[in-house]
Amino acid sequence: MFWLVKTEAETYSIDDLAKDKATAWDCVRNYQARNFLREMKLGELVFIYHSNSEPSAIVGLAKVSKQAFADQTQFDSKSDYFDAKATKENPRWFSPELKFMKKFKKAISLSELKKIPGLKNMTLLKLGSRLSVQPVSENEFKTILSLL
DNA sequence: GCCAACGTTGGC
DNA sequence: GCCAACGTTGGC
Repeated sequence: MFWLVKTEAETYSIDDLAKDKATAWDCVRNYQARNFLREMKLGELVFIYHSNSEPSAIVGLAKVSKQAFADQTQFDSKSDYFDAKATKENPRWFSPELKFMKKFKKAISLSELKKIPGLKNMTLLKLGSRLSVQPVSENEFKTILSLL
């Protein structure tokens, strides 16, 4: 399986990931996205997408370097992402660790992706899709790499 | 800054 | 369990 995760460049960009080398992909508070995070397997490849950006675009590639474990921010009462209903015994939110692979020489913008017939059914391009963690099919993955 | 499309919350 | 009200996401 291949994946795509969204992030706002101002919050955590591909450059931040490059600097950190690897990071816990935490603070996701949506059940559908959480379920996908838990399905991520070691070594699977993940597109990094900058949303709310100029332009919004796929900007690079990461790899799953640890399978999902409890997202520590849910236990931190000072965090915006604190969840009073989560316990260490029964965590509610999970995050895998993603390792930086590469930043693409050219960002692949949303408008460019929309022009590709083979990507019509991509979750990212579905009207109103706000899902921040999405599966990407092998065909979609290859098609996107061919745009570089 | 607007607003469509969702997701979540809470009253009933 | 329904659904109205509200909050958030994210393209434009």
